[in-house]
Amino acid sequence: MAAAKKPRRYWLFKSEPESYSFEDLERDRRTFWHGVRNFQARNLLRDEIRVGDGVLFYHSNSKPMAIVGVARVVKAGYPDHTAFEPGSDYHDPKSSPDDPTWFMVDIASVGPMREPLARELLKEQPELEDMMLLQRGSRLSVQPVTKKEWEAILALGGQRESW
DNA sequence: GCCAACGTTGGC
DNA sequence: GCCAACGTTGGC
Repeated sequence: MAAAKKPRRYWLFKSEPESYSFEDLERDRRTFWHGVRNFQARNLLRDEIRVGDGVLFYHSNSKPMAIVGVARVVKAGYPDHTAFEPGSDYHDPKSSPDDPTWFMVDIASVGPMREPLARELLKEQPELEDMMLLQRGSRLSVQPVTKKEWEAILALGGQRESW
């Protein structure tokens, strides 16, 4: 029986390029998005993000602060094992394999933007006025992106949807 | 269960 | 480097 195909959804993942950049992702081609330790983001990783979803890769705390590339989800939410590792920066003794607190997904690189889409530039776009990333005090490191925003950003970045 | 204190994120 | 916004912790 053919299940109805769920429409692809869109997300934005933040990373400080000093810890993990889009260039790193292109080198690795694929990575597990570990270390998220915020419950709201966890819920998205665990419950909402699906294989095939689109991901905008954003560099925070950097010059420039910018959306630099596109990735796609290649594995849906599963326990973040770095929480179980006593030596890890991401260790959380309250999380266990039997009852994991934290989750991650795997993403693969699709391609870079033609130019980094600087925060400054994004703020100039009327259709991105309501984008979560650009709201004051918005700190969520994994956040939803609307289809309208996704399309506007891919157009700005000279990226076409071809996967 | 409230809320003050504290720590972190992340833009400016 | 500053600090606003937010999340978490812990005393009560």
